Amino acid sequence: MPDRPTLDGLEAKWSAAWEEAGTYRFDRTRPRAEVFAVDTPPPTVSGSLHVGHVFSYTQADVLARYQRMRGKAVFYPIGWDDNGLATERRVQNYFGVRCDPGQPYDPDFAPPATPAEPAVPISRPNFIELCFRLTEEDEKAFERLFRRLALSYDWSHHYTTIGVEARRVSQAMFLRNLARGEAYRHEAPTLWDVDFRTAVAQAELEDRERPGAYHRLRFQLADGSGGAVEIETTRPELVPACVALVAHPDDERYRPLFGTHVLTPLFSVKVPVVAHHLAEPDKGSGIAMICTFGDLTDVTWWRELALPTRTVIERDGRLGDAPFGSPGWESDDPERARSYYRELEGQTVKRAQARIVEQMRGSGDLVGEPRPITHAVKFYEKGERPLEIVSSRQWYLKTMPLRERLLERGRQLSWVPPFMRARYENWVDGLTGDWALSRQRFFGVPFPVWYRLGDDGEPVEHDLLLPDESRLPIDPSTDAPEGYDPAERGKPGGFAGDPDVMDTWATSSLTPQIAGGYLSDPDLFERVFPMDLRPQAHDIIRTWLFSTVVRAELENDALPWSHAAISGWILDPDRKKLSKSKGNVIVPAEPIEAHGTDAVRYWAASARLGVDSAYDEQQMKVGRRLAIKILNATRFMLSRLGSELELSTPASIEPLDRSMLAGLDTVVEEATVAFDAYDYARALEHAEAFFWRFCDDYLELVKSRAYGDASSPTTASARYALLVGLEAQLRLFAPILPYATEEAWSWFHDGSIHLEPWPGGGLAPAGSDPGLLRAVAEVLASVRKAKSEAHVSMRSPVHRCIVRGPASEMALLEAAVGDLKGAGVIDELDLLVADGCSALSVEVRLGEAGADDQES
RNA sequence: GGGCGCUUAGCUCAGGUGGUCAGAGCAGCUCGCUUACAACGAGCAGGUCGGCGGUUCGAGUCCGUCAGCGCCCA
Repeated sequence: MPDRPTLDGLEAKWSAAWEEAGTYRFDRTRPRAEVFAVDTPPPTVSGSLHVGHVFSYTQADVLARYQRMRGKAVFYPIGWDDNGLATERRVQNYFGVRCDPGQPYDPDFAPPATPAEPAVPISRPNFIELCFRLTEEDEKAFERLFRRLALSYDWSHHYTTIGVEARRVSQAMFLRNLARGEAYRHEAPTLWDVDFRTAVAQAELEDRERPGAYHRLRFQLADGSGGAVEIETTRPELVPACVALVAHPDDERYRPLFGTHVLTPLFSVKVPVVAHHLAEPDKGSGIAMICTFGDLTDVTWWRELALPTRTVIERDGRLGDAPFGSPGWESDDPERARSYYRELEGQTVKRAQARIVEQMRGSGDLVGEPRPITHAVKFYEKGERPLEIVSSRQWYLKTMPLRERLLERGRQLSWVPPFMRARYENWVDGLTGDWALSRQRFFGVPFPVWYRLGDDGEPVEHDLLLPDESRLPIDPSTDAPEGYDPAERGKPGGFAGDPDVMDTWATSSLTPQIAGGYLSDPDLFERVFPMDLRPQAHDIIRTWLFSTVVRAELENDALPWSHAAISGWILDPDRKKLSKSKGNVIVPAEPIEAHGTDAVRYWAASARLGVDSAYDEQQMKVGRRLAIKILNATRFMLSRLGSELELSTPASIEPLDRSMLAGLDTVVEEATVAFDAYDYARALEHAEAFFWRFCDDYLELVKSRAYGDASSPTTASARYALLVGLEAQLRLFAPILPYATEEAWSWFHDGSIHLEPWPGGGLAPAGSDPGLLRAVAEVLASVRKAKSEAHVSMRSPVHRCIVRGPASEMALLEAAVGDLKGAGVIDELDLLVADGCSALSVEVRLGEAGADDQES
């Protein structure tokens, strides 16, 4: 035990000791009923950790630690979500390379020492090697931080979402989805990011307000009458892709036009005027053009009205070939159409728009000038240019037919706090299509699928070559299907691998199955699934929580966990979201370095689940003070206890000591109830409030008595109560302040406090009255106040103190006169019964006789 | 446009089922170096609980409505 306790050095010392001792190792011999399993979010290692992680992960850890002390075997694995775009982008920038699947593998490849400019094209296997290399580095940094944060993971159950087990589970689950008819491959309009060149799912969308402009365009009627109709559009560059005009069926203005045709400006393509209820009469001129495809409504119209396609936007975001005059591109004036289009072909959407506006201004088809507006545009959440919609062949998981069942699962799940369920229901209700699984990327889990090639060398659709589950994981780009020679790859009559990888959520939605050993360790899985707790932040309800429910529903016909603990967000002092673009991100290492882990954990644990919190270093300082106070108070108590560290109940326990223990019983009860309801913040509040009173009042009161002769019964009583009180309080704080409590505990115990049982009730003998300590503290406070107002030291003596109050109170106080006189330095203490008044009144006469009297 | 949450002392927040619920911590002010702790202790002061209306003997606490803030979904 050090002379001057300090928090410095505790983190390194104890995190190493815990690892050494296997303190947080899962005991897999325990049956399901004795297990508490947590499905922890695997953070994206290529992203950076921010204080939001610290906040949310600490809240989960606090809950796990409580369950561990309640005697549960805690299954608390951690994983890293390393696949996906974030990693690819980081590898590209870090090394200055780009993946070119056409390149051959170079076994001797070494990345440039400094990022190459322009990027060096490398083969897919080489690229993936670099991804692995960099994620391993990133993972180490994350692990260091998480260990320092004292997150009590079982690091021996650690996984990655690109690891062998994750690939195996992801591919097997996919094959089973396929076999059960839950997954399908389909050519369809798909949301597409033109920079990343990949499909994007609904869950990855984000609306952003962007400036745009309404362009009023004139379409000539095709009947030769010379009449025209004017539409408004924000995307005039899609005029060559126009396939129809649409208005609301009840719109009197356009009713006469339904069934007739108009000619598109510049290109003179004859398109029908159709009716559909999604057309908004109030918007623009009330009639809109339908293109291939400007937005999701275009897709709906195209599908429901059975319109043709006229694709101009290519996957690189530029306008492609538009052969006006040929089948599907019939025009009344193909020559003129082609000459206009020649200037647009190959241009980006933005440049094409500028050009076509000029063309239409020149031709007289633009009515007036464009009217600037601000409108919501769909973006990929990681993207920088608006999404386009292109037609492509993708794998889908059927989620639309599941919606009712998913809503039911949502109702079966215990949400903490309950209102978070609305987020989930909102999302499920708003689903517009099946889950698009395919990504045209590289560092991900490949689809375990090959296609048979016909004699023409083209894939024979619907003739899939699938591996046996026992072969998984496989990579169809390097492995050959059974019965084929690798040399037959790409040859007529041979095979070709599916080039795509799965959406990152398609693997991270399987964390319960991956971490729980669904395929590899059925015995383990049986002990941990369905899990008890899914802790996460509310921003990923629609992605991670939702997708995990989907997969467990399809594969296990079960809810993956019984509880979801949803943490809030960290806001900056101006109540703004912390984000990179605002430049207000906080690197977690900073507060940990500045205030220490316990302090940061205290801050995180002070916020209730679901509540967004301000980033508050002040609160961390409070936590740090508490941790130091715990060390100091422990040291002090141990010094009074001498060598008597055995808990033997003395023959009699003094009333004041019993009273303190009775109060502690209440606090234990309150903290337990709160923790059982996942309300760690309230549990902390109770423990903390008690602890300060304990130090300020009780400790002061028994100071001198505890210091006495060990053979004295009153001393023995004080020491017993101090020891019981100390141990229980250290345990109450252990889930929140793991370092300070472990350090303090180690001064008088072997073994970790984190494996100690949570305090039970019954610390005080039956019939003990918590009111006594309260009454004594009230008198003591009066004495202190008198001294404070007299501006004298707390140690200066009180000549005489007269307490008046009801008989019952006086009888109580009688039992603590000695302690009270000691703590208040009171020469003479009189307890006078004053019937009729319910409150205590305390008269304090300071110093020598004749000094000013103080009364309160 | 729809949904959810928030609005209580200068700041950050507590306040199950309506009646000492007007609280805590921090900041502020005034004291005190008292042998666990000055990275401390003691004390003081601080709010008509967002506005309006209603239910009730009685409402931060229930209902309605309005306003502001934040988030989610269109």
